[in-house]
Amino acid sequence: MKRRRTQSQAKILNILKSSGSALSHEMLQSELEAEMDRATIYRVLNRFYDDGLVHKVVGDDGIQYFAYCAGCDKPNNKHNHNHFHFKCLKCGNVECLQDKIQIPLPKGYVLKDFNGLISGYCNRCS
Amino acid sequence: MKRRRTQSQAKILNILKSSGSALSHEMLQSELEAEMDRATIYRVLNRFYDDGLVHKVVGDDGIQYFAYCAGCDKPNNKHNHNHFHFKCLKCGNVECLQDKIQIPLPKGYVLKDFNGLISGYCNRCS
DNA sequence: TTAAGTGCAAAATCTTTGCAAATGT
DNA sequence: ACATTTGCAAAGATTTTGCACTTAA
Repeated sequence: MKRRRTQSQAKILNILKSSGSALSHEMLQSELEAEMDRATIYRVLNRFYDDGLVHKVVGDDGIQYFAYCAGCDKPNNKHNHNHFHFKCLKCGNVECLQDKIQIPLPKGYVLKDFNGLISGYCNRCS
Repeated sequence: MKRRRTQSQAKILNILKSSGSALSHEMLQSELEAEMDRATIYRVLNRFYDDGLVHKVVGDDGIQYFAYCAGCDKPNNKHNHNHFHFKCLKCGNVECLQDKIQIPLPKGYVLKDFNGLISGYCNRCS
C-alpha cells in the first residue's frame, strides 16, 4: 500500500511538529478549526503511528495522544518508546520526558510496546 | 459517605484477589456469569479504586484493568503505583511486575499518578 | 487510470448517569 | 428509618467502519 502526500497529512504533521507536545484528536481538531473530517484525523494519526512517524500514548482517561518527537531515536525508522510521557492535570499539556528509561522485564518475557504516562503538575502549573 | 458490606463488593474483591492479575470489566463479567449488572461492576471497581484498595491500569487499548495487588506497599492505605504492569498480547493476561521503579521527573514537576504498561509476550506465550 | 485518501453518516466500544427499587446498618 | 447500593435503561464519549466520491501519482 503506497502512501500519498495529501494536504490532510501535511497539515496534521505540521501541527504535531510545531506543537512539540502530544496532541489528542480533540486538540488537533480545534487547531484545524473543523476544516477536516473527524474520521480523517483519526485515520491520518493511525497511519502515522503504523508508519512509526509518531508516538501514541494512551492517558489514564483512555484518550489517545499523538506526538512527533524530534528527540527520539528511530531504529528501523520507528519511534522508540523508552521514555515516559507527562500529562499536566491543570493545563492538559502532554510532553515527552527526555530521560531514557530501563524497562525491567522478567526472564522469558518479550517486549513489544511500552506506554508510560505520569500525571501531575508541570513546572508552569505547580 | 460510609461504605457498606454488600455481596457485589465481596464477590468482585474475591475474584480480584484470587485471580492475581489485573482484570477488565469484561473479564469480571464473564467470571460473574451475568449475575451482576454492568453498571454495578463499574461502580464497585471505581469505589475500590477511590478507596485505594486496587490499582487501575489503562491499557493501550484504552481499557481499564483493575488489580488487587498483595505485594504492594500501601502508605496511607493507598496502593502505590511505582511499578509497571505487563499485558500479554497473546493470552491477554495483565499482571503487576514487582520491580519498583524510579520515576524521573524534571524540576518543578509534581507527580500525582502513574500509569505504566508494557505490552508483549509473557513467559508462557513467548 | 486507478489505488489511496477523504467526507459523511452510522455503528461499535467502553464507561457513566438518573432514578426507582432493594439492601445494609 | 434512612442513607448506601443495585438494576435497568439511557446517555456520553471516543474511536472505527462502510461506501461513494475525490485526488495524487
